[in-house]
Amino acid sequence: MAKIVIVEDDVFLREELQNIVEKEGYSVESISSFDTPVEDIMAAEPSLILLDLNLPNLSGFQICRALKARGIGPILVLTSRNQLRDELHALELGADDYLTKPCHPKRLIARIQKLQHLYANMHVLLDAGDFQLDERTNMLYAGRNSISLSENEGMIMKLLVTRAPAVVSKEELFNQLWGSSEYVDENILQVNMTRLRKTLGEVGLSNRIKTVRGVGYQLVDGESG
Amino acid sequence: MAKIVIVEDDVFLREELQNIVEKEGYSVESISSFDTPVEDIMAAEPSLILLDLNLPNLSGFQICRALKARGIGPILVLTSRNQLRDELHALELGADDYLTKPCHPKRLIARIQKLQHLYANMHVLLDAGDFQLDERTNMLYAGRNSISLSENEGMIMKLLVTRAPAVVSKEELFNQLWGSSEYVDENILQVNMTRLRKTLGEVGLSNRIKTVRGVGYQLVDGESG
DNA sequence: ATTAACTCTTACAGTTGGTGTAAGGATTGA
DNA sequence: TCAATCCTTACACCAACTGTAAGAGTTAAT
Repeated sequence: MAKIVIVEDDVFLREELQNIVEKEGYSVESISSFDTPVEDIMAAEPSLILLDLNLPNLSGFQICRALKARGIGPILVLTSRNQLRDELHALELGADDYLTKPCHPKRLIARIQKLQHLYANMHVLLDAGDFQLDERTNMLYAGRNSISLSENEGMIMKLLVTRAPAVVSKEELFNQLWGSSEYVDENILQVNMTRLRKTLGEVGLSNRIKTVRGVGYQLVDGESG
Repeated sequence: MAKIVIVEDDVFLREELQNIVEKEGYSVESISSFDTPVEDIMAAEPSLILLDLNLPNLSGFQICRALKARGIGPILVLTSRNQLRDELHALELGADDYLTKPCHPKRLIARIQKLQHLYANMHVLLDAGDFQLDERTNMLYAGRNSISLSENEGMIMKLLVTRAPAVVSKEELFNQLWGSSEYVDENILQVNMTRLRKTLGEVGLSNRIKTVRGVGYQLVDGESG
């Protein structure tokens, strides 16, 4: 049966949720340490994440965004914060549903099943907010535009998207693209970056790759131009 | 922009909804006659349906079920019925989200955008039983094998799969592939069939394309060999 | 069995897109 | 100002896709 990961710092709520969900036949794994929640969630390979918003260290919002950029989901946010702007923010960052505590168990289960069903029929796209990347086919979807990236372009984009907003080192790019960081000619990476930037420009995604001098490259937001 | 169909019998509410949605840039079509709502909705080819539950004649539940059986969606139920069992029932019948009136416009818009985003990323896989074909990317999934078909191969497979178990005429294949049935050299089709058969063999799908002499080609089951 | 219609296979060449190399120009920051 | 770093453009090679050509193989009716 599918595995649900519960991300909730309140022990009592966590166990209550676990009971509800296990009664329905799902296996459950709870995150109890909140030092590296994103890594812990990914390691569990969940088929659904039940996510609280008020957490120690990293907020639920940040976790939400990080998971979606890594193609992890679906995410059901379950929180006591009933402010509309929290809901809007969570949905905007990629949450797939938003429920407020207290929540009737049957409603929770129904929403969980809905999302499971939906995701069974879905592309698993890496979500970067205003565009999405299919890492299997290297298709990039930006609004109503879509374009097929080449292998190199796709691999670079995958690294940029999954690491965002962090900087991806040149060394890692070389490792992933050419199997070694002991490269002879650094220029080939620059050429491929130029080509990728040009391709992105063709679908309206200009100035999205920032160069970090001496280090590597970084995916940045498109709003501020 | 995407077209939203509003199914709501209260004129006042309908116009209010229409304002909210149009302000967001969507085009709107409202169902005002409720004699044949399902047919009317389908005729509008909506990219999303905003559905009330309390309607004359056919109930929202029935409409929901009928649309989902026809592959139409997404459906966002917006109703004043705040009973949990109504929500569970609607979700069970295929509704993709369930909101209760009164609903803040921003919440409604956020949920609409969420569903649009979800549905835009759905796999549309043609299912042939023991293998699937993605007609957008020409990816063919056979068990744990997957392979990328060329344009010609993909088009031929699409025709064979969607028409199966019927025979696809050579004329139709020529029309779809080369834009005309007044072909000069019939051989090119045969060459492409040979190539496709070879490609299918590489993922364990041998002897699946049967030649119907003088007519065309046909996708057949693989079991009997 | 014969034969004409139909189908399959293989080889070849043109086109296209992806990739790496090379060379020189532009930018950055001390 | 100047050296390190980065960007851009042009060129050539390679692989994949496609259509053409030629000949071999198969089918079904006589």
